[in-house]
Amino acid sequence: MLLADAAQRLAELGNVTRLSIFRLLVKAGPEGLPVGEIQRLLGVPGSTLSHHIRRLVSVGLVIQTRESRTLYCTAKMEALRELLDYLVSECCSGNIDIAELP
Amino acid sequence: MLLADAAQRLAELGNVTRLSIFRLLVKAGPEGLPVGEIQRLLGVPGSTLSHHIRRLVSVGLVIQTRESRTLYCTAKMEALRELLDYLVSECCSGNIDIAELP
DNA sequence: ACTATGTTTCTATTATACTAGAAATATAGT
DNA sequence: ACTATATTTCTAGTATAATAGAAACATAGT
Repeated sequence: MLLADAAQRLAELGNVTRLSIFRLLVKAGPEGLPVGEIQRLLGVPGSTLSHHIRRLVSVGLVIQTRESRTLYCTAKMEALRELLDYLVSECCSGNIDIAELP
Repeated sequence: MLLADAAQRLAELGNVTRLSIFRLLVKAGPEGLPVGEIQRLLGVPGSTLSHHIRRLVSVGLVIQTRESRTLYCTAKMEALRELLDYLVSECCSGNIDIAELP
């Protein structure tokens, strides 16, 4: 994973609204949640929500699949994994403690 | 860890310059690096660098200790751990795969 | 006191992000 | 064709961040 891509993903997660969205989706698991359901849960205006979801999608952290009128959003766990791996890679020049990660 | 704090840390890491700084420090390990050495390695103007380091310090991801004229910066691995833990907590409502994390 | 080195603060400019109303689009049912 | 529902795009106002030169501050050596 490239530094610039990692930074971009971190930046997208680094916003309270987007992090809330992403957590909901992580919690929801592989079935994901419809946009409208996220909106109901978070109480964010549709246009704002759509904007934030778009950003999460743009960096590959969220995937969308349409089912008739409903758009389902899913957290792409693989993308999260890449990011976490990147953050702990090269840790301490191959030293201690972070090797024992969650 | 609170969502707002996690988002703030993610936001601070979500900038190419700051992520570069942080990675250097993670790599450097517990001894850290002097500001001037980071500047030499990254080629960033002093005022810009100082600004970014300050932000990393403000969210607890970096610690500074002065040694005469030299300011050493160290990555606070504990803060990174908290953040990583937060990101994978509540995953999939207690489901699969991310439990097997790095 | 004077000079050199390391780092920060001040200041300003430019760029990017957040927010949300209103209008538009997409799909489905009648 | 008409209406309802789900969601996006357009638009614009407001706020926050990034960048870096210049000046200031801190510590140490002479």
